[in-house]
Order: sequence, then C-alpha cells, then structure tokens
Amino acid sequence: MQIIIQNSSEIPIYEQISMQIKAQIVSAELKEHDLLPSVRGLAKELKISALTVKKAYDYLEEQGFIVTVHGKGSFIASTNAELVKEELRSQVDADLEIAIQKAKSCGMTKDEMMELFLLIWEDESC
Amino acid sequence: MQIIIQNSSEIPIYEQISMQIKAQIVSAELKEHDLLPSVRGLAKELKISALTVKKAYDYLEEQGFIVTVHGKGSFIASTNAELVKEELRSQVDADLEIAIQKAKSCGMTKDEMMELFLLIWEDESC
Amino acid sequence: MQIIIQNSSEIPIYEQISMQIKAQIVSAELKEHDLLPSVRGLAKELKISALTVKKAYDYLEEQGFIVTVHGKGSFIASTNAELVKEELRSQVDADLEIAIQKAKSCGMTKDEMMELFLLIWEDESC
Amino acid sequence: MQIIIQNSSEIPIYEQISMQIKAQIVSAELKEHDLLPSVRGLAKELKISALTVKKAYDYLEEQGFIVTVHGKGSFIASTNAELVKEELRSQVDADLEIAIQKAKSCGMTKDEMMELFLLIWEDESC
DNA sequence: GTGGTCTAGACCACT
DNA sequence: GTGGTCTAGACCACC
Repeated sequence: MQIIIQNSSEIPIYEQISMQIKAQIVSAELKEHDLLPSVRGLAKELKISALTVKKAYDYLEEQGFIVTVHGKGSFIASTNAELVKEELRSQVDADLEIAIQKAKSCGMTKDEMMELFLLIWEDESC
Repeated sequence: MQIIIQNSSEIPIYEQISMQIKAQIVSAELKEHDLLPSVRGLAKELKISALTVKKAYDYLEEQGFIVTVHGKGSFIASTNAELVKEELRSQVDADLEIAIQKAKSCGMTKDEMMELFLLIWEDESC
Repeated sequence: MQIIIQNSSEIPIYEQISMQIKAQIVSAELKEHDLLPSVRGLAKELKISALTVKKAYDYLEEQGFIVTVHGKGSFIASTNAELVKEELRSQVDADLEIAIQKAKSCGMTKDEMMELFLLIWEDESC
Repeated sequence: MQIIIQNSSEIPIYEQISMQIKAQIVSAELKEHDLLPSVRGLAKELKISALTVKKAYDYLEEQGFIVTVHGKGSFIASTNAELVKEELRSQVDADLEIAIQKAKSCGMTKDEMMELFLLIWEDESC
C-alpha cells in the first residue's frame, strides 16, 4: 500500500487518501475483494490520526468503491474498475472546463492553449 | 460594474469577485485609474456582507491590481493589463496540470484528452 | 429546536439527532430554507461534542435533506417533505418485516400479531 | 444442524446463530438435552471464527437456553420451549413498538399501517 | 459569528 | 486483531 501524504497541500488529507486509492483501483494495483490496510494501521504508517483515515474510508464507501465489515476490515467493492474510471473522467471534465473558462477570460486562443496543453502533457514527471 | 455571485458555488465569494474584476481588467472594461464601486455600495448591490467585498479588494490590492486610497476609494492600479493576463495564465497552467495528472491516472491517452479539450472549448456557453 | 438525546440508547447520538430533525421536517416544524442551529451551538445545548453534531448534519446532507453553506450555516433543503416521508416509510417497512419474521419463527398467528399491533398502537405514549 | 450466515447483514453473526438456534427450539427441531454441534465443528462448517460460535453459545447459555458441559459439549437446556417463545415474543413487541413510533412520526394512519402489515405478512418468502 | 479539517486519545462491539 | 462512536480540544477559511 503506497500512499503519499502532502501535508502542505490544500487538499484535505482524507481526500488525498481516497484519491490515491481510487487511482490504484483504476491501475489495477487494487482489485476486487482486496483487503485495505486497517484504519489504525494506515494511520500509524502515515503518521496521521486514525479518524482521518476512517473519514477517507467512509468517503470511499459512500461512493460505493469499498465495503467495510465490522471487525474484519475494508475491502475493494465488487465493482468494475470502469466505474471508478468514469468518476475520475467526469472530474477531468470539470477541471478542464474551469481551466478553459479562465483561459478564455484572459484572451488565450485555442491554439495557444493547445500548445500549453501539449507542453504540460509531455513534461509531466508522473 | 457587472458582477454575478453564485452562492451555491464552491468558490468563495471573495474570490468570485476578484476573479471577475481581473477578467474585466483583461478585457479592458476596467482601465488604469478607474474607480471601483465602494465596498458598502457593492455589498449592498450584491446583497452580501461588506466584509466579504473588503476581503476581495484586499486580495486584489495584495496582488497589486488595485490601489485603495483612504477616504477616496479603490482604483485600478497603473499597471499593464499584461500582468493580470500573466497571473491568470499561470492559473490556467496550474489547473491544466491537475486535470492532466488525473487524466493520466485514469488511463486517458493524449488523443482522447485532446478530443475532450476541443469539445469543451467549442461547447462553452460563456 | 427541540432535540432529546438518550445517552443510554444503543442508537448513536448522531443518528438520534438526524432522526429527530427528519421527524421535524415531516411534521412541518422545520420548513424549506429554515436555518438549523449552528454545529457548536447545538453541541453546547445538548452537552455533546461538536463533532457529533457535525456528523449528524453531514449525514443529513448526504441524504439531501439539508444544505450546508460554509460560514453561513445549515439549512433545510428545498425538497418536498414527501421525500422524507418516503424515506421513513421504507424504514417502517423494513422494521415491520423483521418483527414479522420473528413472530412467524415463534409461531405467532396473524390474528395474535394483529391484536398485539392494535394494542401497541393505542397504548403508545407518544 | 442447518444454520445460514448472511455475512452482509447488519445483524452480528453471533446473533444470527443464536436466533436460528432459538427458532429451532421453538419449532421443536431441537429438543431438550439435544447435543449442539461443537464450537470448532460449527465454526468450520460455517467458515467463521470459532470465537464467534463460542460467543453465540455463551449468549444462549446466559439466557438459559443451552447448557455447556466442559469436555462434553453444549446441550439444549431442560426448559420448556414456551420460555423461548416468550423471549422471542418480547422481541417482537419491542420491534413492533419501534416501527409504530416511526410510522406515527411520518403521519401514517392506523389503517395504512395495518394494510402494510397484512401485505408483508402474506408476502413473506420465509 | 459560521463550518471544515485534524489530533490524540478513549470505550465499546464484532471477529 | 478489527471497525464504530465519541470527546475536548485545536487551527483555518469564510461571512
């Protein structure tokens, strides 16, 4: 279980965790019925509060991506990774829309933005 | 002075205000030395707290886009609109980077995302 | 705002709160756009942790019964009380089904249970 | 010994077990002095922890429905099935009371609930 | 003033 | 061991 917390980030820790778990579901690092780390175990590993991890797990369960069984632990739900993918794509869609609105409001042309887009896509270190 | 507040939006009201003022600087609706509405006047017009408008103006002054003179009001700073444009573009850059990271994490290809980008650009209702 | 907490109950406090708020929506004691007590205010009044009240409000928001605006407070969502009623009725349905299953497993007849039902309905002190 | 565990249920496993054993006492499938399956045997059969089966047996012994003899096993207590019946009926009573309270809080009339009651009674698949 | 997040513990129930 | 709930504080952002 490889999760990296950026404490300085504006994104709440519980959301960083759930985002990274979703990403691992999509990339098939986590598969159906896989057992997630225990709330307390992950909290200790990440050196954060157990409640914060629990909040991340609750959030994922709410969205149907994991299932938690009392006394046993949390498991990846038996749902197609496609669903997670769809959810992430709708986020990409929303983020892109905001970027485009700003671009238009500062007078960028489509070509300028496309160039910027390609630049970032290739440069990305991840 | 045409400013629209979306109370339901996730974006803080003070940021909605400063964003729209910046956009008007870029589009030359607001020019150097133009007088902005008074804090209380705008607050009344938008039916929000005067403190929120004050925060938006403070925010803009901090970034050097407006100048407030005690007892006189707030004015567009004597700065080239290019500076505002640059600031917005760096925002576009950041937003685009986030969108691209998410896109990659859910397995989108460059071509897929370019297609999505063009779709949104054309569709945009603003 | 009249909310009664039974600390001895097996039902979690946050659920007791949300149940009672739902009941007040149904009985029209709370109407659309009404402002709920602040998280901290209600916590102080009920002498419980603010986090517990917040959890109740989060739970209600999740289900779409209230809307929370940062810095302003929580409001009854603009949704028909019928929706809440439906939700409660489906709970009644589920509870009744469990009672009936147990009744059958201990050999009660339909008439015996109906009699019991009428007895409780009339006796109820609420 | 026919016991079915629903792992997804909200009802704790140890309670599912004890409920089903009680039902078998009432229906006379299990009679006085009958030997129950061994803790380990039942645990293996149901593919659950032996501790969970032990908890169910302890629970039943506490209520006086079974007797455990060290080194020999657990037996149905020499008690009239009527006692079990009484215990289940008091549960039915409690469950029904909860359902009726909720029904009243959402404005159901006695007739509406009676109709619902009859519907569920007949429909029941068990 | 409001809510949003987080901590570092506690106690309890289930396996 | 596991998760579920709760406490009593803290700090931050928004209005």
